[in-house]
Amino acid sequence: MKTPDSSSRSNADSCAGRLKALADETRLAVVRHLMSGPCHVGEIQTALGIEQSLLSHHLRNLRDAGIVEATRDGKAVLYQLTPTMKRRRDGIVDLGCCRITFDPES
Amino acid sequence: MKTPDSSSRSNADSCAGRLKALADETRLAVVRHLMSGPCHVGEIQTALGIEQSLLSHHLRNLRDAGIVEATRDGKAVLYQLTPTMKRRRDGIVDLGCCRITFDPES
DNA sequence: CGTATAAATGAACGAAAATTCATATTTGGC
DNA sequence: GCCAAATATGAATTTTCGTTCATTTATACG
Repeated sequence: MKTPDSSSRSNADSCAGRLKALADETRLAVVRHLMSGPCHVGEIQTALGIEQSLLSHHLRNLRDAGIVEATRDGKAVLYQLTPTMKRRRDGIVDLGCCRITFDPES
Repeated sequence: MKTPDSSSRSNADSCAGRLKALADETRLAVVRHLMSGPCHVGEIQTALGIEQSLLSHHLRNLRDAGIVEATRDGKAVLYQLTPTMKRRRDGIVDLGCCRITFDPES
């Protein structure tokens, strides 16, 4: 069994590495979606209109970066922003190395 | 002659695109270096200990993303953060779509 | 002018990341 | 136990990105 929580593989340690996780249209959309609260995968999927498997890969990417975390909820899985980023409010995301304040509209 | 200032090609328009420009060890170092003031290419080069051509490519990337801009100064070229990001202070970088507050130490 | 210095460019290549597809895992209900 | 729903995983492929190298442009100076 690997490291049970997050940050197992990939580049979650450097600031550039964590930014890389956000530097993607899809993943950024996921994060911004989760900023309004926890969400099931299915909801995210229909919200973004993206293929199931692709979304799953992106979610793993975000998990590996320590940006989101998943918990089972019945046969669904609930995603939310990591406790590290709990300091978020009003669209502020805390990456540990830097804080990103998103403007209201994209 | 292409568009003279910045944002000619590449992904300078989307937030993810601009984040992508920052999501690189080298380019992030350049930006953080420029946050303390305008700088010649040569200085940046010796500061980062990186090959000339490689730095130049990264600088073009940052230029295309609208994050830095260049002005000639004799045979050297002076780089600085874009006016868009002028609202920066104390390590705050304004990407237009979001603001990034860097922690003092990396 | 010729030359040296500073920086930019373009092509080529390898490495990493994104996407797709097929398959596996987990869970709840019958 | 078996089936369907929800999500994850892995391999294969394509796309994008970073790096190197060789060459070019721009400027100053003698």
